[in-house]
Amino acid sequence: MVVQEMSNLLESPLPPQNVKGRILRSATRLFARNGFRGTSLQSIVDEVGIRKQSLLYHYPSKEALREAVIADLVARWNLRLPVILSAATSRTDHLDAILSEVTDFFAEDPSRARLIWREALDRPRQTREAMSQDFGPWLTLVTDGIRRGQKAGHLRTDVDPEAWISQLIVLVIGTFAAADLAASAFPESTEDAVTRQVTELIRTARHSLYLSPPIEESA
Amino acid sequence: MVVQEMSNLLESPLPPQNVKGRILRSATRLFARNGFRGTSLQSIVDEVGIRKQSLLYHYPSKEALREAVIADLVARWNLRLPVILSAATSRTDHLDAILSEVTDFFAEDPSRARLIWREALDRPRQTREAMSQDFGPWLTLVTDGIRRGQKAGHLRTDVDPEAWISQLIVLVIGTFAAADLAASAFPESTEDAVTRQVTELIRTARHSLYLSPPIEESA
DNA sequence: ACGTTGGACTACCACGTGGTAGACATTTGC
DNA sequence: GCAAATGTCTACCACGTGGTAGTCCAACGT
Repeated sequence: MVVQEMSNLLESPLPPQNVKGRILRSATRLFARNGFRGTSLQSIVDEVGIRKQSLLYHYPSKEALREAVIADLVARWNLRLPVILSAATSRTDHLDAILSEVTDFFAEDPSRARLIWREALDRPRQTREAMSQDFGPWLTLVTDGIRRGQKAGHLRTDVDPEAWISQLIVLVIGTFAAADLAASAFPESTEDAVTRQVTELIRTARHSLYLSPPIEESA
Repeated sequence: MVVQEMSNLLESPLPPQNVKGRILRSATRLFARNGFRGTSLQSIVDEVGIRKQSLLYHYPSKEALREAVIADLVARWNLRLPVILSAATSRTDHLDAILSEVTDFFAEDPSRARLIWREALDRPRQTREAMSQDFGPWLTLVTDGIRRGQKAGHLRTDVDPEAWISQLIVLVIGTFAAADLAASAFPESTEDAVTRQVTELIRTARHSLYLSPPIEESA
């Protein structure tokens, strides 16, 4: 028991944190990597270094843990929203600003994109409802903006706004969710494969939306 | 026993087929819908109308069944390849021809895209190896073609060939895998949501690749 | 006519799962 | 000072899982 307590302390070298938060972090990682059904409570508590019943104290069921994980993800997104919006308004190149912020969000934790994809595959109905509820307003904001830009004459008229933004979402999340896969297409340069993908992603979004390529980057 | 045999016969109203094929079809559907770990052998044999041990006769393990399912998918793809290639060479608008054939492939069975995504998430290493083995040659074919087109002067020079084709793959498979999700962005028109997505996808691919929008479609 | 084989079955099993009940310790509020 | 709340633990359980062993029978080849 004493030995066990010591080993528990030693097992968590970097993140002391509270237990509940550590559970959430491990659950997020493992759900993203192995899926909800593919992750046992046992594997989570093994990683945290506690017993299964301690987890069930903080999260009364596995389902509750899942909801906490996605709630945490949504919360972190909403936490980031002001940064994204300010970037969108402060810079003149709205699209690049928004996209680089959004890609940053997914780049800083690979679990996020995978988690979303898994949720979309495992529970399409719930995910669709959650998406339309949490992001519906933002989507109409974007589509309205595109329609205004089209009437104003500086955006392509053949853009289907709803389809365009859906496509962009699929592309961003899909790129990060399948980041490991992409390496198969790149002979070398395993590390900056994602960078190249993101660069190309932004380029594509720009060319598909604007009538003329607006700015030549000197990166 | 006799009653059971009769009921088994009656339970399969439309697809007579051989049992092995029916197992494969059900497994494909259920693996795509609920994932590999989320699908029990019991749920498969319930759908087919046989006992579990009959399944284990045809496929000695669950893992063997998975491999058979993806082997079948790859086989169907290779079966379609000549059609795609002939379309690519016979028509002048290579890109549109290839893309419409490819999208047809995924459109005719929604399980396919989901299956690939799940495989990519569940077993990234194996999937990457399989991809680079089965599709590596085709990818270099495409990237070489893009580079030639760039030197010839009718393709954008800022295209990153490897990133571009990776992106297109993510986009196509992701669009069909998340087809249910997309409906959240489209107020009405639930049915042709995929159609709009595919149209936009082709449009985007064209604008991001060609220097000038080549053909105005009258569809 | 008969042995072999293919193909479905019943019965069973070891194991890991999510979850419950309750003891024990430590911290906190009054 | 002490009771209540908080948090972790041990012990246990019912259940569904993938898989094994062995039985039965009809169809087929010679």
